[in-house]
Amino acid sequence: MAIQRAASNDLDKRPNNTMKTIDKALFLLGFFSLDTPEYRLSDLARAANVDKATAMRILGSLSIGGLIEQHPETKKYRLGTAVLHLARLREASFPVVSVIQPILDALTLEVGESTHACLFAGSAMTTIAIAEPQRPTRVYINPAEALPLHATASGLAYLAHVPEAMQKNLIKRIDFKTHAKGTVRNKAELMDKLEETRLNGLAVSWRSFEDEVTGIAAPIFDWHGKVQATLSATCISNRLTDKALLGTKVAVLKASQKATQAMGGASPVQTHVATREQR
Amino acid sequence: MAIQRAASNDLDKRPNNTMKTIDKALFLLGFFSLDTPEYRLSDLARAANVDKATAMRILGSLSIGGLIEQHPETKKYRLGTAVLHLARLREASFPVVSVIQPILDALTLEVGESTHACLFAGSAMTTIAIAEPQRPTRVYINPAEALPLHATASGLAYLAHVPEAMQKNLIKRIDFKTHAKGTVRNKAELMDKLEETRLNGLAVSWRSFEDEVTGIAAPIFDWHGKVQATLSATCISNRLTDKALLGTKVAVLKASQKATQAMGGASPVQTHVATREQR
DNA sequence: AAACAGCGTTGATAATAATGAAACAAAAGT
DNA sequence: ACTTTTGTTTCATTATTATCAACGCTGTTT
Repeated sequence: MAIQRAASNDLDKRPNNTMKTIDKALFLLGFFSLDTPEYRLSDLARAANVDKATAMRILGSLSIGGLIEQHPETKKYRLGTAVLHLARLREASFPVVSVIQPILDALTLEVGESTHACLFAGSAMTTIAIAEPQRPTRVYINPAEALPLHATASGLAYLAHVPEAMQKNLIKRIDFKTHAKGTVRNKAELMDKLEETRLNGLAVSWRSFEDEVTGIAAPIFDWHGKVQATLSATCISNRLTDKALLGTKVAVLKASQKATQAMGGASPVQTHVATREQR
Repeated sequence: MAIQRAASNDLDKRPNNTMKTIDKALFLLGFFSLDTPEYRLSDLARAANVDKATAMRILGSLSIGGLIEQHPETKKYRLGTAVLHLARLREASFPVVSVIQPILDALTLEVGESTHACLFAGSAMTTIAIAEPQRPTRVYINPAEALPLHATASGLAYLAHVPEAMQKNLIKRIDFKTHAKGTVRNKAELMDKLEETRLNGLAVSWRSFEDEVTGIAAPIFDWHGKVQATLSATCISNRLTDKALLGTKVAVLKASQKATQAMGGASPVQTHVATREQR
């Protein structure tokens, strides 16, 4: 016993303080996405690689809780109305969106480009707030599109500041799909980018997700200095002069700091060098 | 203390096609509310009558899933950002709020009073959308306030159309607190009100939640003919002439039918008697 | 028509996970 | 200073869940 504990158990990750059944339920929940907003039982079971019967019982419980609901004719499952309630509750008691929105508005006004804020969800970034400038030409941000970690400034900004263990885990699962000319192609390139992002305090993705777009993103931290969200400006690349770029960077950085502060949080402190010294 | 807990809620139901662990997790989730948006471990465990250790493991799993999060200094738990993501997803793939909102807007324009839509959540109705008229005097609807079932038109409209078994269950737990002069005081009164609501197809609560306010609410049904939401107008009582009342009733009823239809749903059909008998 | 293939659902048992009392250090109150 | 309470871990016992095959369906193919 003592030997096991000392020797081999470091490698086994044994978070004994969770419940596997609940983990599995949340795992299934994670399969609902924009591309696949509803599932038949068998399809979901197959996708998640769990037994049909198990999946059904899990979904049964989630249904009772209202987190998902089932169309009685097609038998398909989808997210339920309870999530609307929960989100409303969360936003009423600890506003995030409504705190960030005015910051985005101000930023957009200042830099004259579309801006948005993202949360990390599952394996990609999802937009939670958007502001658009009045200019006739501007980048349209699809509010529901999932933004891949490796191909967007938001993703890089997030990934660069995430705890090391989780970072490794996430990177392992990146598909490195090429979205545009400037998309990062492999892990080595990505690591360089992340290092650069950490040094600069913000990520610049030049034509990496869409060809005409340059994204400039900075992390938003919570009380603990953990990345909680990102804030970014998406600019039309060919009107971004060096001077404009610099100005935008500064503005984005300032806005992200304001957001960090507004979210109730401690300041990022020195993220530049020592991101690891947290314990 | 009272024996309340002995009749330990819905947890002792035994439908074999659910998972008790997940039920318990969702049960805990339900304790987060506007009044108590965050909990310390022991407090939540006590409130839910669950062992500390169990509560901790459940919360651990929910935290990993992002449904809740923990402030590392105060150790308090609260709803997490994942709910924001899920709500966004649900709304993007199956819009409810954005479908109902224009209906509310039109209704408000027509009747000149504040209107709102509610979902049932836990033990009360919660608002998911609001429209306010331009008039200088109007009812202010607190978007985050929970509306008790017995004291609001929305609650009555919901309760009147809910399946009988659930109705009994819900009524059993009503506290019959008096909120205003017209609040329903006991079960007998309530049953009368519900019968009347079913007959009329809508609920009218005259000064039952706040003294100057009359609420007029109608149910919104889903594909199955199940109540999913309610839609109501909250009027300033003393400017509600008989004629205005009638007009508002008709308008609310029409709007609720439009909402039912717009939500993708089958028509209400005859759930009990005929819904057409309103005058 | 009949056989087939896939679906959602159910039940029984082996395998696993959850439970709760006790014990602990560290905070928080007094 | 002391007492109480909190979050956390451990461990033997108990209860829950995974699994697999089988069922009744519906729609499709032979």
